[in-house]
Amino acid sequence: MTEYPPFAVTVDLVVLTVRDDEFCVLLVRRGVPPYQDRWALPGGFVGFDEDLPDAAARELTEETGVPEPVGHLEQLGTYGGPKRDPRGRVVTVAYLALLPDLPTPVAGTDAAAADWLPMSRIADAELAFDHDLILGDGLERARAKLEYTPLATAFCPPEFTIARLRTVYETVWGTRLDPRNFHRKVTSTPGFVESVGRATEGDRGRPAQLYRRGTAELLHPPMLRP
Amino acid sequence: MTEYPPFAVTVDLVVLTVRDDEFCVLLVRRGVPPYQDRWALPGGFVGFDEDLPDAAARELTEETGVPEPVGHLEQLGTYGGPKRDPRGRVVTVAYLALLPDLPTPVAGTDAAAADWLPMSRIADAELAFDHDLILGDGLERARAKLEYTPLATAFCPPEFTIARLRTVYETVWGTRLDPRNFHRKVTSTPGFVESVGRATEGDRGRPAQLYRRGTAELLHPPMLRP
DNA sequence: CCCGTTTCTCGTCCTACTGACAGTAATCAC
DNA sequence: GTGATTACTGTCAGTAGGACGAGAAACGGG
Repeated sequence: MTEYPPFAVTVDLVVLTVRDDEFCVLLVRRGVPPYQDRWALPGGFVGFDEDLPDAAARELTEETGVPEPVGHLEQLGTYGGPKRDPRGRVVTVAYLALLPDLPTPVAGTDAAAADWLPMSRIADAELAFDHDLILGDGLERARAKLEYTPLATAFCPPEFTIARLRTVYETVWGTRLDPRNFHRKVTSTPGFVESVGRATEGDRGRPAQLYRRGTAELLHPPMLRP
Repeated sequence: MTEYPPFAVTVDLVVLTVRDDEFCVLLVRRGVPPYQDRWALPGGFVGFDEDLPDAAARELTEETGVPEPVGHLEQLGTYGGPKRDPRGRVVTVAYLALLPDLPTPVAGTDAAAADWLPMSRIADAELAFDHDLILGDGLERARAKLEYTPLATAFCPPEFTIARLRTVYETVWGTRLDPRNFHRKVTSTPGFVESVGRATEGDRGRPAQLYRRGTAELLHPPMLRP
């Protein structure tokens, strides 16, 4: 065992949310070299006695201040090219988190600064390390998962309207969806959402019914992109 | 960098194929402790200057003797619990390979013995380390990918009949499919398969047309499990 | 050569799902 | 009130897919 070369192992997080009809990712600005002053995905080293999902959850709460069981967290993939970190051989396990819009923007604990950046403002190759590659994979995973899972609800608060859920789909996919067909589809797919019985109040227009996420893990039939 | 604890990094392979209407996985019998004489997934350490996909491809050719560009190889997931290997902290990146039935069973180079084991003969928790967990994830990934990608063709030789492709689906999913509806579905999905123009000869019944895999990466619409 | 067997392939209902769009319901601003 | 705005329900037509029927092309046995 000991004759094999040592690797450093980190977790990096692709934390996505929908804010003001924009698809946003949580990034930190690096305060030290390499890639000083560049935006990067939040992340850090895995403790020697720490499991990988635990490390990811720890980093997530450190960066967002959210006491976990909000939203969704899953492994995205592992990136370990020999040249991806100039300091040495670092393998990173990327995790994907989908969160509702958090009122507190972010108070970085161990990073210089952290903020939600809308996708539209992220030019390619602007990120540190291979993080634009990881981010791209995370976006594609999120877009695909909305098709066949009810995970769009992870972007919503505990109670939400069908219109809110629709704007999540529209924002993540970058398309427009017909409100009437979307309403029919969501309410007729078993286990996607369940009615709360109450309605919104005070907005413009007719009040909308409130829903919770349902019990289904998979959508049958799936909600396919146009 | 150096103040962080060193990890060992390995790749493990879930290599699947369809042999004689049975869904099979390539396993090696361990010749040394821990888990001596138990079946395990093939795998090995990642070289210090080696990229992860390269390490997976190298292990695959070492174990099967196939000069790569046959079948399909993709990252499955990473497993790194602190107790998963009694010898120390080992993080393994699992890869999933889908191969056509190989005439040469296998000649293990660095393992005691290697063989194709049908799923029906693998009892739970029989495998070394957490390999039954990894195998389970690989099976589920393979089953799901047949739904929305043309990867069933990775289990077939370069030229195959629709019936052969159907037995792949039936074997992997463990269900029966209607031959007529399956034929219509496959030939009407753009990019799934393309006709070769020739037909089989010498079998029982009417000769079947031969097909190649098409150019599509995704099936539209998907082939959903019953 | 005829005939049954096997397997492949095409065609025909019939139902479910979905895109397009009309129309009704409930609130607010004035 | 009236109009604006948003939520919801309903209709209709086109497509996809499950459940068959039936013909086509090989083989083997009398």
